[in-house]
Amino acid sequence: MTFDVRLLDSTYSVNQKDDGVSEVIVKLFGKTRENKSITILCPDFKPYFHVFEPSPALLKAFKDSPDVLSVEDVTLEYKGSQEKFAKVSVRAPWMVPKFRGQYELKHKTITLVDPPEELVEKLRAEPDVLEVSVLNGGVKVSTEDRVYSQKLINRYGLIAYMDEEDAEKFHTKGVFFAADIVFTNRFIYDHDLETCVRVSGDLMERSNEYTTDLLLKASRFEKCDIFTPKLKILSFDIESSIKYNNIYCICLTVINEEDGSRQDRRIFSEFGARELKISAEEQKARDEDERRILKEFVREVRALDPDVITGYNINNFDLAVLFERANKLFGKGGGKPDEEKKRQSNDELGFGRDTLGMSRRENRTTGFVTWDVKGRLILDGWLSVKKELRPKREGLGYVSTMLFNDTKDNIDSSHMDDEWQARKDEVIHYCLKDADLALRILTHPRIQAISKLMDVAIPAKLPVKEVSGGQNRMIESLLIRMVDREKVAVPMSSGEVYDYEGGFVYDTKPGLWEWVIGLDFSSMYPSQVIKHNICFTSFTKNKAEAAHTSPVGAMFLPTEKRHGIVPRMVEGLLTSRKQAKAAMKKAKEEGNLEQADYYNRLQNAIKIMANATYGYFGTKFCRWPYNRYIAPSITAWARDEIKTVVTTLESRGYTVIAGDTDSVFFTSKEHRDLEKCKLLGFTVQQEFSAGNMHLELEKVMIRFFAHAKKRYFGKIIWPEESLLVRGYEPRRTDSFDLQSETMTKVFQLVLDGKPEEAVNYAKDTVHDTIKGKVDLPRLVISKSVNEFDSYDNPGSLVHVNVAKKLQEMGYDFTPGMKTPFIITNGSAQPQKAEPVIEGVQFTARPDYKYYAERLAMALARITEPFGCDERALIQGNSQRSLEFFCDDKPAPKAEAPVHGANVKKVKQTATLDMFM
DNA sequence: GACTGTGGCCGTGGTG
DNA sequence: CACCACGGCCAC
Repeated sequence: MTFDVRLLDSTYSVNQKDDGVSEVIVKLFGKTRENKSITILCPDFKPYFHVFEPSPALLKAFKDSPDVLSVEDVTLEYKGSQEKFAKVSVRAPWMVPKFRGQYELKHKTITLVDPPEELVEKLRAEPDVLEVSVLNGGVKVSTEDRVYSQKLINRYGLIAYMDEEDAEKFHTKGVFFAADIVFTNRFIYDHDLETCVRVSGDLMERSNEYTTDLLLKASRFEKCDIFTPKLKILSFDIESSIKYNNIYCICLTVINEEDGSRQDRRIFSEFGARELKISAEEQKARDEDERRILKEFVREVRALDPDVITGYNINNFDLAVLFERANKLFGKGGGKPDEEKKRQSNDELGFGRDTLGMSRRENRTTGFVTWDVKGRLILDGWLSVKKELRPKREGLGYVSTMLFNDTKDNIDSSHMDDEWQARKDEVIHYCLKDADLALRILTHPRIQAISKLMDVAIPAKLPVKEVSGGQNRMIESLLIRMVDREKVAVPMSSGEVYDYEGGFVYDTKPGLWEWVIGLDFSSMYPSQVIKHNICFTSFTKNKAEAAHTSPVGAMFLPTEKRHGIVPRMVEGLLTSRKQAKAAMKKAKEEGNLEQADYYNRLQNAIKIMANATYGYFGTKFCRWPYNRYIAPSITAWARDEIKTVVTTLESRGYTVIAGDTDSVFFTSKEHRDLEKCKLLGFTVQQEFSAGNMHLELEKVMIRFFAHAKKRYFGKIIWPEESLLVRGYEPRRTDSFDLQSETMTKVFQLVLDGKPEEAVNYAKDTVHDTIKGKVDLPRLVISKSVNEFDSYDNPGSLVHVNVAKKLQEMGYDFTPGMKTPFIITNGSAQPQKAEPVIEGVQFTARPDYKYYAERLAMALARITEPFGCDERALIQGNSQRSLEFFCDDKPAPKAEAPVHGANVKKVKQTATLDMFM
């Protein structure tokens, strides 16, 4: 049988065969072109890793180990040279980290005791030796990395000249390569699988072990066309007692995209609210009842067999509740012996596509918790909303109202025990409603969380679950395949952190400007990689060979000599993005909007990957040790590129107003209409576009205002009329609506050439605010609150205090979630505020004076150039120097109508007492 | 075994 | 009052 499969997830198991030999089976989970769920079993794939020139002692250790299946000699490229490696295959995937822990060489500086003079001379002559220093009785030899130390040890038998302690460090040790690649990814890379694959094999009888429609033993993989199957999505919500932790009900709703059908399940306790003192019998009966609830949940999910499990804030709440209750009521459950504490699982929660339980993983540094079941994606609706929508508030009710004008039922979640006692049926309805809202959010056209993951998986060539973990997986997926194919060694990341310089930001010339032309380089960083052949395979230290020397001194070979893997990969991405864009255009012209939307998401996914490639080389977990040359070289060349444009434009008498990394905004006194600006823009575009660098005329603005770096707004008139705002409060999620709305209005008035109206509008709004003539919702401020103990001084931060207060009131606190509040005393230190809770009337009095001052501060940055500073906004008396601004005057003779030089910097703190 | 990067603004609280 | 560090969020 042959199936086309969209891969969703992968895992493996190790089986003991009858003859005592263990067999590793890779399991792939996916959905067929016919929308059937499938488990694919792939036997006979062996875990392996590479070791650089293992010493005879290490080689013997490998060969003597019963866990080692084979040791082969291979030649791989490392730092531009062909080197000898051993490929070591082992019995089970977990043995790879085991061997690494036992035999990995961790040191590189060699200390020799009384070595013969001629040996020292030989070492000095070695090209790989950085330094040989003689200190009392010993000789210290340092090299660039462990590979070269190992080489010297092997070549000169240096172990014999070490003291016991040092010999221990180097004896029976080796430099490991590719020993940290997740085993199932290793399988995917080696078989060059992509997110969609045609698989042939024997169909097996379905067993209870797997929940999928199909179970296939694979014998062959081939390429197949991309397709997007219809998925089954399950959303669930749990209501539980905050006081006693017991679960009252779990509600699920499942949609099958194939036919749009919906199914609901309500699983709930037979008991009423728990009370503080209960008999041992009741406790026992309640526990049994709750075990039934958990088992029923698992049974239902297995029977429904969804591809995706979602809910709102399930990562921090619902899944944690399941896990804790299962641990409490069933005992700790399985947990395989080879696993460490960082990953825990509970086998009773076996609602994945195999029989293993749900597992928990916690990021050590951020504390961020993720959950996993095999074969199904777990997506948190809250995280998707945060990422795609960036709403000012993140509560389920607020988001639902915003997206589809529907909201939560009215149940007081801070008193769940009382609610359960008083109106059980309504709580169950509320619970199902929350599950329903979460499901609708995840699939909402503005979010489309699943579709986006499916799309990103295409260029990344990975199972969908892999791409939800971060960008580096996607980059490595492409990179490692190419690197392997070309027999280049895959090092493990050193974890080294280093700082380097980023993009160039032009010091903005503040003020209001007319006829501003904006250009930017398309894909600046990827283009630099291509232009200068920047790669770990083309990096050289040989001046004579180098074709490109970056401003930070790194040298790269010419393309003809060695076309780097990274430039080729990036080129591939840019090319396929171009193709996706063309396909989108075509689909649009043919009126196929759904397909156009698909290609739009695809081109966007590719763009993200192309840009993330640069970022990958700047991280501490980048595998290639040249990373400290690659990212800094990319940014340095990019700085040169944009600075060249800026200085050239300035040398011609144009006024550059702003620029950031790959963009430039400028104006010319001779170009005061659209046609002239476009012509000039296109001329500049032409002049600075060469090879693979494309400077593009992006927009012409009739008016443009800026007061600082990364803070500007403008009225675009070409290619399409629109309002452009960057950095200012309307873009920020931590500003209050009154502030965002007032500023947007002021921006429009300024851009329409009505500064007087803008100033008056600003004053009026400030005055209305002082008088309290403003709706409460427009004063809500919302800020993210992290884990309390992550702060230096949590008590001094108003938003953290509000979150603490909410927690004390009985609401669950989620680190990272925005907390909405209204300031009630802005002059207290720390400021005082009251939380804003969905469905609860806000009764406190806002500190209107505080809001008026915040508003005035923000507005003053815009009105200041027109002679109206913060004090004036509040006092309402200054009208001076408005003549600076005009829209009926002829085009200004020199430079701009208003310029930074004309504006007095007035910095003062206003108080309302001045006029009250 | 998770994990893109640097540059920048601005409100706030703390210090001298 | 000037200055600094922290924290949040944004531009690219």
